[in-house]
Amino acid sequence: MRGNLFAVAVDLVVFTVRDGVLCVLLREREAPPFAGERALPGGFVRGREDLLDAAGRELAEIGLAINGHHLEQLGSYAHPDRDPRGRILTVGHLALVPDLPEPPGEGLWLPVAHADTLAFDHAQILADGVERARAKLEYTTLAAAFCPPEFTISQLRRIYEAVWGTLPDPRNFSRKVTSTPGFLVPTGTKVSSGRGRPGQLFHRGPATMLHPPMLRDHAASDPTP
Amino acid sequence: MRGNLFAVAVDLVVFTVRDGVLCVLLREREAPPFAGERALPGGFVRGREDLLDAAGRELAEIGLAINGHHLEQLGSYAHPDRDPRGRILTVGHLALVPDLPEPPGEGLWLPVAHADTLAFDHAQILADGVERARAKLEYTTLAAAFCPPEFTISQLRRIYEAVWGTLPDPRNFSRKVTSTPGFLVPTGTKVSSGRGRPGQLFHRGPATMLHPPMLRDHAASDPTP
DNA sequence: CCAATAGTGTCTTTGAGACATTATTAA
DNA sequence: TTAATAATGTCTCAAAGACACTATTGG
Repeated sequence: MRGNLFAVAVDLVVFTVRDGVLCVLLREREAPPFAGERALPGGFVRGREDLLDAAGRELAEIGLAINGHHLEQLGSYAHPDRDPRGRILTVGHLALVPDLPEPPGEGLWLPVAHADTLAFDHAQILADGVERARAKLEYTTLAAAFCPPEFTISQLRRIYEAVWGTLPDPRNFSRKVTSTPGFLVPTGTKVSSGRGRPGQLFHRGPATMLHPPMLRDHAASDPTP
Repeated sequence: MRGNLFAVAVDLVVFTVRDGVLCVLLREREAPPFAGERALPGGFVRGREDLLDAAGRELAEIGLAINGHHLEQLGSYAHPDRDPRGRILTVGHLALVPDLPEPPGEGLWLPVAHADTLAFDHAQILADGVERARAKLEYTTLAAAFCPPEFTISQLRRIYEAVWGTLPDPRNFSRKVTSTPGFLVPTGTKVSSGRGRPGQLFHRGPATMLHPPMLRDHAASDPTP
């Protein structure tokens, strides 16, 4: 068999929205290389694992697998100098989770805008994850993956704000999401967000696609400086 | 270093449109495994190659690298049973080339609709490539990558027909592509396609994105049966 | 003259963009 | 009463969808 042998890892770009800010889950590396620097969580593919299996296991080891979070493959990175230990190919994955009370495992939630210097080529993987998430919010109902099982339209709208850097008009946004069949299922209950009028609660319907898409301003202000 | 070691390959989903039909470049395998069956062209990553480099080299070895064809990473496939020789991860790539006078190298152009049984998991990789190409024609100017350096609007429209399985209305299509700044640059010359009125020739402009996108009928007839 | 292809204009309809006020609750 | 948040309707405008005829060439 021609060609080199590679170690194969999976890395995770885990996003959540905390206080209206898109955050990514990072770990501080304890061992070299890049000891003390921040990196995406991840690890090597084991045994007979497939890639998504390995990514799911890593997610579980972080403490995030209780329920079915969104997880998809992002892309592979194999530059020969990306890891000083040798030839390591990593398959980046994108995971979207709701805001959690505490950072899972030993990780920390860092606003994406402040995650500019990362170990390895993780800044590039993160940038690709951000772009993927932004694009998918246009064509899919995936914003709900950032929300708890029940949520209001306002919460959903703030997801878009955090990911895109622009706050959609509340009336147009409401019109769009409520007129997409199967996106939002009303629960009939309301919830008060502290003070102010309580909002109507929904949970995710079976719809996965937005037709036609909700296009972001291509020239919108970018929350990653 | 924990985890198995993998051989890493790149496989190519090379599309062209021949006689109005979306075709994929395949090879007949000579050696086991899957000797005699059809497979995507590809090979192992060598030396200090990055993934795109390896895919570009494979494209060159096929005889397709003379000019800059479109080439992008599609995704990685690493199911433990995908190759009986052992643990091999392959990174699928998508390449789009204009219709060529002869099949390059030892390959054959097969209509995608007839490429249902392939070696390894290549049917899955092909299916993902088809879906990627279809989606990208909505949001990008990539259809021109299937065209020779100079082409008519009719030719471009037939690309959409071949990839999507639906023929856009000529007036609406013309309106859309000509009103996208930087998509089509008129050459001022005309060409006769056998008989009938000659068409105006264009070449690709610098635009890469279509804003807003040209959406395909989500319920369109699927040319892959 | 006929067959084949290129090229074009208008009306209708759908959906996005912009915009301000009222409703409901906690403090 | 005030402050905070949720909810909603209309007009305008941009773009897609539908639709048929004329122009130009080769045979």
